[in-house]
Amino acid sequence: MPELSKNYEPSTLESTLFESWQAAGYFQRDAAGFADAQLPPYTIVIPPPNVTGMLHMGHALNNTLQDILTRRARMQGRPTRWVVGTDHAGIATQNKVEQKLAGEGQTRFDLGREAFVEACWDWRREYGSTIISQLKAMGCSCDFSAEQFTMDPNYAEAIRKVFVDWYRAGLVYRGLRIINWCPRCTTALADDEVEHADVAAHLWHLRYPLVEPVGGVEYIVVATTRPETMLGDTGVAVNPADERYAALVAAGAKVRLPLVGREIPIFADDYVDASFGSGAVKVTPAHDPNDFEMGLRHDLEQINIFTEEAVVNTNGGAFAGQTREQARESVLAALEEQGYLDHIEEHNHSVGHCYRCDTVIEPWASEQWFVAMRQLAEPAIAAVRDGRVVFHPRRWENVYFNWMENIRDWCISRQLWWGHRIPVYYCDSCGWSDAASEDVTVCPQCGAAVRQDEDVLDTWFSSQLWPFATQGWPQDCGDLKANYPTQVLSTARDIIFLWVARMVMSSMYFLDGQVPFEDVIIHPTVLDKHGNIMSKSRGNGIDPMELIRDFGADAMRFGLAIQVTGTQDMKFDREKLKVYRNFATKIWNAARYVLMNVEDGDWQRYGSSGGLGDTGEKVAPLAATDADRWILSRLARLVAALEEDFSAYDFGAAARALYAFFWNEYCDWYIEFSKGQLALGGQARIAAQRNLVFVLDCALRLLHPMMPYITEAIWQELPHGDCRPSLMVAAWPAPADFAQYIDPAAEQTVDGLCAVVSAVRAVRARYGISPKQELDVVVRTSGEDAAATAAALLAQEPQLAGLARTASFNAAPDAAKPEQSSVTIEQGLEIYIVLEGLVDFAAERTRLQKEREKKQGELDKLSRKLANEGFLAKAAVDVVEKARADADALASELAQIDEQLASL
RNA sequence: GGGCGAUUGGCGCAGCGGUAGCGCAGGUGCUUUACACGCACAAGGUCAGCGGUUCAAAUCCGUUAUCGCCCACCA
Repeated sequence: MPELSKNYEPSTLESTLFESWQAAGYFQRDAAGFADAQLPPYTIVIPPPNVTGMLHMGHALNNTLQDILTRRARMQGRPTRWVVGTDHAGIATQNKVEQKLAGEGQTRFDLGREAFVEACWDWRREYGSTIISQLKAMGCSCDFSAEQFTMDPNYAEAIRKVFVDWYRAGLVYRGLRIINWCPRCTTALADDEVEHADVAAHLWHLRYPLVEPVGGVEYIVVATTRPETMLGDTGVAVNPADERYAALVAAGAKVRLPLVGREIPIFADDYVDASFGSGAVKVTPAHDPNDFEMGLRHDLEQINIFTEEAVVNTNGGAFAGQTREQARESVLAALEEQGYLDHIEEHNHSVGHCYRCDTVIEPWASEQWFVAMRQLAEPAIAAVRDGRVVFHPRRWENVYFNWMENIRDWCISRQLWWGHRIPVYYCDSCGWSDAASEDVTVCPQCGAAVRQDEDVLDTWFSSQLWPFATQGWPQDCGDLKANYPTQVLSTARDIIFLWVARMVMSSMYFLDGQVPFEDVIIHPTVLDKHGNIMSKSRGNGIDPMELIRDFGADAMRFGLAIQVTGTQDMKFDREKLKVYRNFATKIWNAARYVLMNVEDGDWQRYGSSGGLGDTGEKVAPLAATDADRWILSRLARLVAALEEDFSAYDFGAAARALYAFFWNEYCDWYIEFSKGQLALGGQARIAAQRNLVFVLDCALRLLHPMMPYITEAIWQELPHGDCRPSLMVAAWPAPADFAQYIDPAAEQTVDGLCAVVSAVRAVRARYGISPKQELDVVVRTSGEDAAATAAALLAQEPQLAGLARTASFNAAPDAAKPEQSSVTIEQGLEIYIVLEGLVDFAAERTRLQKEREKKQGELDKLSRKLANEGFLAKAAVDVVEKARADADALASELAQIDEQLASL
C-alpha cells in the first residue's frame, strides 16, 4: 500500500495535479468522454477579469464558488464547461499603457493612434496572462483551451452586429448632452461609472447685481458650490412661487454677471427649491445637468468654459489657462475684492469621481452616442419577475428592479483609443453617414473618402455580450444553441447594473428572448478583519497568491466557501486559514491511517485504480457492526444535506456539514471505533477496512469541489476500486443511492455508546483517574424499548472496552446502581461508573447537587409549560408529547440523583 | 430623501418559531502506535434596547440605537 508523507505539503502537489488534469482534457466540455450525454449540459461563464488585473480576494471568492459548482456538475456527469477569458478593459488598460509611456517620456499622442493601439496589444501579450495563471494556481477548472478575449475578431463581429442592429432600430443614437467627463482620462463616462463621495465643502453666496434696480433692490444672491463655473453662467433661476423674487421675474430683470459683464436673465423654473440656499440658482447650462435642462427650457446660451482637461478656456477671459481648482480660488478672490461675495456656509454634498482614476468628474456638454434603454429594459424586468432569472439571495432582485425601472439612456462613446471603434462612417463631402458592419472606405453616395467615428465603445458594451459572444455568436451558433442559457452567473453586487442587467437585456434582444443565465449568485464582499473594504489606498488588501503559498489553495478555497452565508459582507482574517490548513492536514492524516490499515483487505474483486485487482467493481460498504451502520447512516444524511445546500447555493452550510462530518464523526468516532474492530480480525476487520475506504472515498468526492487538490492526491492512492482515472471525473454521490443506509436504530445505539464513553472520560478528567485504570460501568436503560436498547449497548462492549478502558460493562433495564459510583444521565441512559476506593465522594456530592439544580430548573420550566392550558390546546401534538416525555425523563433523572445523593 | 445588510460567550461566525451551537483564543489533563496543524475534559451567553403578535420569539412584526453598503439632478 502506498504511503503518504506525515504532513500535507500543498506546494509540492498542486501544480503537478493541475497540469495532469489539464493534459487529460477534463476542463473541456466532456473532452475526456466521461460525461453522460443524456444529462443537461452545465455552463458557467466567468466574469472576465480585466487583462490588467491581478487576482484579489473578490476574484478568489467568486472563482472558488464557480469552480465548486463546475466541479460538482462535472462529477454529476453533466457535460460541463466553464468559459474563461479576459476583458480588454478600455480605460484601465489605456491608463496602464499611458503610464508605461510616461515612464519613457512619451504620450499616446507622440505615438499616434495606430502605434498606441499596437502598444496596447503588446502590453496585453506581455502581462495579460497573469490573472489567468493565478486562476490556474487556485485550481479553477476553466476551459483554458478556448480562452476568450473581448477584442478577439469574432467578438468584434458581435459588437458590430449589435451596434448596427440597434442603430437601425433607432436604439443607438447620437446626441448633445451633459455627460460625465473625466478630465484625466479625457473621456466620457456612463452614469454608472461615476462614484459619488460625500465631501465637506462650502456653499458660497454671491451677489449678482441687477442691471436696473427693481423696487430698490440692487442685487440678487445666488448660492453655489462651484463658484468658478460662474464664468459660464447664462441665467439666474428662482422658483415661480417664491414671492421674494416675483417682482424681479415679473419685471424681466437681468443681472450683470460679475467679472464677466454679460447681461443674463432672471427667470422662474419649478426645478428650483426655494428653501435651499438663497432660493436663487446661477445657471450654467454647459456644466451642470440640471442647468442644461433649464437652459433648454428657457433657451439659454451654453457657454463651455473648460478644455477637455478642465482648464479654463478662452471663454473664461482673464481666468483662461487656470485649472478648475486654481480658477475657484482666483474667481473667489476677485469676487470678494469687488464686493460680490455675500457670505459662506459650510455644506456637505456628494461629488462624482471617475471609477478608474478617482479624478473629480466634470459635467460637460458634448456630442455622444447613447443607447435608448427603456424598450430593452421591459423584457429584462419581466424575466426576473417571472423567475426565468433568479437572484441568490433574492433580495438583490429589488436592486435590479429599482435600476431597471428608473433606467436612463446609456452613454456608450468613449474618447479613448483602446477599444472597439464605433462603426459609423461620415462623408465630409456630401454629408452621408451610416453605421456599417463591414469597413467602409468610400462614400456610397458620392464616392469620396469617408472617415470613421473617432470614439470607441464603452467596455461594458462589449461585456454585455459575454455569455453568447464567447460561445460562437453571431457566426457559429451550434454550440451556443446546445448550451444556452448558461446555468449560473456568479458576481459581486457592484456590477449588477454595469454588467448583469445589460447582459439580460442584450441577450433577450438578440437571442429571441432567451435569458443569458438562470441563476445569479451575488456573493458577499470580502472585507478586512476589521470590516473595512479592501483597497489600494488603505493598503489592507490580501494577496490570494500569498494565501495559496502559505496555506494551500484548498485551505483558501474552503476558508472562503465556509464564510458564504446570505449576508452581504464577510470579514476575512488570513490567520483564520490556519483552521482550514489544519483541516487539510486532518484529512491527510485520516487517509494515512486508512492506508496503513487496509493492506490485507478483500480487494481482489474490486477495480484497478488502487492497483489491487481488476474486475471493475467499486468498493462496497459492509455493515458488520452498529458502528458501521452508524457511519454509513451519517454519510447518507450528509449526502442529502449537501444536495439541499448546493441547490440553494448555501456554500457555507455545505462546507460546515463537510467539516463536521469528516472531523467529528469520521475521525473522532468512526476511526476510533475501527481500531477495535480491526483488532478483532475476521469479518469485523474486513468490514472496517471496506467501510474506512468506502466512506473516505465518498467524503473525498464530496469535498473535491471545495478542496480539489488534496482530495485528488489522496484518491489516487486509495483502493476505492473506481476505474475512472481521476476524482475530477468520478461520480458524485447521489442521495437516491445513499438513502438505503439511513439507520435511526444504529444512530441511537452509537449515540448511546458515545455518551457512555464521554461520561467515563469526564469522570477520569474530573477525578484525575489514570487512563490506565480500568473502570466498571453499568448502564440502566429506560423507556418502552429499554430491553432492546440495553441489548444493543451490550453488543458494543468491545468498542467500549477500547475507548473507555472498562474492566466490565453491563446494561439492563433494571440494572442495579452500584454503591460508590458516579451517575451521569445522558441520551436517556443512567450511566454508573464505579469509583469505590478511587475518589473523595464529597466532590462527587457537590457535583451531583449542581447537576440536580440544573435539571430541576429545566423541569420547572417544562412543568410550567405543561400547566399552561394554552400550550396544551394550541401547540402541535408532537410538541406536547415531547414536552411530556421530557418532563417524565427529567423527573426520573431527578429521582435517580436524589437516590444517589442519599447513598453517598 | 429612499432601499438593504449587520448587531448571538474575549474574537470570528452558525442557527431564523418549540429548553442557545461551532471554530479560534483562554483553562485543565494527555508521547492513547493517523494527526500536538493533534486528543480528551471543563468553563464561558438575560441572542443590541424597547414595544407587539403567539400557548411559545435569538428566530415573526413595529420602533430606537450603533456600524456598514447601495440608489437619488442636496444649486
